[in-house]
Amino acid sequence: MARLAEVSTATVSRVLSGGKPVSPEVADRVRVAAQDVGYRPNPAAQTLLRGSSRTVGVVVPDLGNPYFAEILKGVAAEAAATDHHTLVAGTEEDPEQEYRSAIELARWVDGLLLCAPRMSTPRLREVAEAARRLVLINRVLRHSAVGSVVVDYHLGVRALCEHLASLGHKRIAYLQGPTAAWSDQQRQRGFRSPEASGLTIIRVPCGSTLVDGQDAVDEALTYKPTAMICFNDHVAVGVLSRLRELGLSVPGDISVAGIDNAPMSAHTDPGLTTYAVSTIELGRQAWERFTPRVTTATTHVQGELVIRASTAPPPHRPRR
Amino acid sequence: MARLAEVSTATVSRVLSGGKPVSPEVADRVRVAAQDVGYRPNPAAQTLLRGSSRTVGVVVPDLGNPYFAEILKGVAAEAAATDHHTLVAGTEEDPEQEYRSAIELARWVDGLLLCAPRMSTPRLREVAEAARRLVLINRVLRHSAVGSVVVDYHLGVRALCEHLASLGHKRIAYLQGPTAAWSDQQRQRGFRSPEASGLTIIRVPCGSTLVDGQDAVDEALTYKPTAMICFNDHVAVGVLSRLRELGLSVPGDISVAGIDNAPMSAHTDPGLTTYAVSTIELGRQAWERFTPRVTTATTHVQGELVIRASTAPPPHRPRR
DNA sequence: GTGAAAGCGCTAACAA
DNA sequence: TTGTTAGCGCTTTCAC
Repeated sequence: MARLAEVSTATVSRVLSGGKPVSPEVADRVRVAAQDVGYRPNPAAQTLLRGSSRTVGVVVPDLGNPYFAEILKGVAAEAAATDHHTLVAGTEEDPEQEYRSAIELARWVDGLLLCAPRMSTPRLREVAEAARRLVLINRVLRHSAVGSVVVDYHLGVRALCEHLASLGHKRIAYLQGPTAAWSDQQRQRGFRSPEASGLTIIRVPCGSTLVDGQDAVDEALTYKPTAMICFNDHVAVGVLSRLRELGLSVPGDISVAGIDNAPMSAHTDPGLTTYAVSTIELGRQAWERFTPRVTTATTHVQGELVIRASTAPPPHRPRR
Repeated sequence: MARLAEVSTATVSRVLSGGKPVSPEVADRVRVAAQDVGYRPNPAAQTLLRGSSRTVGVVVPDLGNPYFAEILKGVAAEAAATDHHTLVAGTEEDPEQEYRSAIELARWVDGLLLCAPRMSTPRLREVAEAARRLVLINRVLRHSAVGSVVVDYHLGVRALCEHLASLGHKRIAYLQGPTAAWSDQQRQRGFRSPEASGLTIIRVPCGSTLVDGQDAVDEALTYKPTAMICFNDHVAVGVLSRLRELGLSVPGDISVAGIDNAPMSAHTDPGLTTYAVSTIELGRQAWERFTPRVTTATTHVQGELVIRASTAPPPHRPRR
């Protein structure tokens, strides 16, 4: 290729990287030759030399989950816009894989975007040490320089509680997320103030998937709540589905609320009341933390209450 | 690191790559030192030397779309299982970006998995030339050695038509996918035989998203179909949503069917009749085409008809 | 404005 | 079994 254009490899490099002093005629000759041969520099060699792969890594629990898929989409789009690539790993909701994938990717990428709700804190510190740059999603690593982007889920939960309380609900079941998930703990925080105000919250073990929601409904109903708040919209859709099977009407017999505002939540029947979080914004914010030296350790992303048809006043029940 | 263990770099390499003749004591010394320093070989250097990055690239129109998200999930999981990484790019449904991303990633990866419904055939050939290995999803490149994994959408469409015909439907609207999308053409093929048998198919321009579905309903209704087949389940959910707004009952007033069996389709109200395609299987098949030298050019993935509550006999209408 | 040469970090080939 | 050396493909000095 260099000999095709009758120049040295150095000159080829100068032309192709641009902004270097090269005579126009030579530059043209090189470009033509490159076009002819379809020459493109070897990225591994460039990376080795520059010490940067212009690549960002994204590690999430489940690539198939729309929530994470959209975060990924946001990040990949931002990355591509600044000529960066995106390396991904799904960890199958497994703390061991969260660690392995993160450590593995860390060596490749310039920066790592990590959503690892289950990884232990010590291991998280290891990852922080291994990665050139690290941004955490929905998790905070205290006493460290690691930045985070977190959704204020406690505000969301509180807003949902207030909404339900204002409708007259007194007994609310909370269908919990995966145990030990950092963001479930955030949600739990949001119940403090409503509980202090007299609301009864019944915590029911559940999970993060649609099927988890379906399966948790029957137990939740044994506590006779008049409303359910679900770990996320995924779960809520499962709940709606199971309630329909049971012949219960939503919101006539029971109110249901989700969290996240998944794309489908506006289109369930009834439409789902939820705490809307912009995942695209989340991804964008996470990306931004890479580029400049952002000062604040944690970026808080706020959502907003979206009231649809799945919540209404509780049914009148005969008093004894 | 090498001097910490008091050995040469070559020995370090031998220990860490394994399967090389090294004395146990030295091996231990190296491993301890590596552990201490947290040493991991530079992947760019390894790639440069080996000529392989152990990385697969995945290019899809929309990373946020559950259909592609699940394909990605399948591929990433298979890749990780054999110690490969996954590089992704979303192309925002733009043919130009499909090309640029593919060409760009091709240089990085050992193999490229490409879902580019809109890219022109000549450009596709360019990509085929640039990539070490290439597998196409839902597209075929004729007169080439490029392998494909395609869903037999024409069979799906035919099955849906037969199902609807057996219920008594005569006029069916098809809400088309993106113009020039290869897989929409496949679906169109599926109407040939039903049309020959006397079914009337009305083609309505639509698209691939939920919102496209919502927007296309009103026009579709002007043709007075008794059933609608949608480009995919996404569209179908939008259709259900709009029909509900209009006060039309499904399947009482009109039947609706989708294609793909998205995760949510079992949980809409009514449940969506659809042609179920296993995206995980799609991803897995695509991955398999990389490893051995598969003989057949094209792998066909078949789906199956899933009948739920959204399809039923057409309403009785007064004859004049 | 251009070429020659060094070297990024690693591993395979060759020596010892 | 281990160390020394060359070279993967590129970019960046340093000469000219």
